[in-house]
Amino acid sequence: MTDNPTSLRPTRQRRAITEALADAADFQSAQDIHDALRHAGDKVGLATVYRTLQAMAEAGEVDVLQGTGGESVYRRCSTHHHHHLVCRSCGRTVEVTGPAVETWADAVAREHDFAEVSHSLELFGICADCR
Amino acid sequence: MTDNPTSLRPTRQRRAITEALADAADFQSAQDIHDALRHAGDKVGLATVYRTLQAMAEAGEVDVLQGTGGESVYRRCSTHHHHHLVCRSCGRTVEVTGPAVETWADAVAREHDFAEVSHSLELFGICADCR
DNA sequence: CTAATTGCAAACGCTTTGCAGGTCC
DNA sequence: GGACCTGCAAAGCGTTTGCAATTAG
Repeated sequence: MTDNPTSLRPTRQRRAITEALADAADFQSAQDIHDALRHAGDKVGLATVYRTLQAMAEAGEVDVLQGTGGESVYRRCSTHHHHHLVCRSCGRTVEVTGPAVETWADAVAREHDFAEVSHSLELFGICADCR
Repeated sequence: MTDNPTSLRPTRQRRAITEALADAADFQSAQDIHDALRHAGDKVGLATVYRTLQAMAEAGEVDVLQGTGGESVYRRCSTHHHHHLVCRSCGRTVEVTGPAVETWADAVAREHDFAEVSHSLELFGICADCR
């Protein structure tokens, strides 16, 4: 009857995961979150973290990106939107924002009649210290 | 100028992998390439494909992206540079080019004193047919 | 000949899944 | 009470690595 797009029951574990995501300013892997929860005293199974994050991603509550190590990293949607400039040599990371990119992405989406468009963008290079 | 930055010995296997990458217009996973080679009659070990692609990526001969399934996908650098707009629902993919993005990426790189900057960018949304 | 390279199979890290028990409404 | 959720441990998947045999220069 009530069309619940995603039937997510608000359990203690899920609240904890949501909170952990809210605390984190940046992208977090499932295991990062699992660690954080454990550190905070909330005992949540690793599998539950994976399942919950997956569900939240499908529900559109969080954004997902692919980390360089083959893991998925998550952040809550409301987070300040920015991108990363990563040094291929030392791994140093700089946060950058790109109004131009956001605008462009939006335009492209409209042009091709796509809705709910999000994007993932990362820059790689060699930083000054490593040259 | 024709110095070899990385001491890669041009073996039969490596030539085959390079060729397979040249044939492919788009991104290919290591296993895709392994399949293609095998199909073409060139017997190359899977581990060798992984090792070679890794070496080529480090040498800057190919670009690497993280696939959604946690795998790495490769393409030769000389490929016409473009990005993808992917439908989250049906998987339909549109190639898009973004002069604005390229310019912006370049500017950001200079601003932060990074050299040899490359970028990976993908757009996700719901296409018109899936709405 | 010497050092780089290959292939195989075992090892790895991240993620998913089966199942028995617990929880929410 | 019934459906959903959780935890554990085992399985799955893509990738990496150790080691002996092979190949290029």
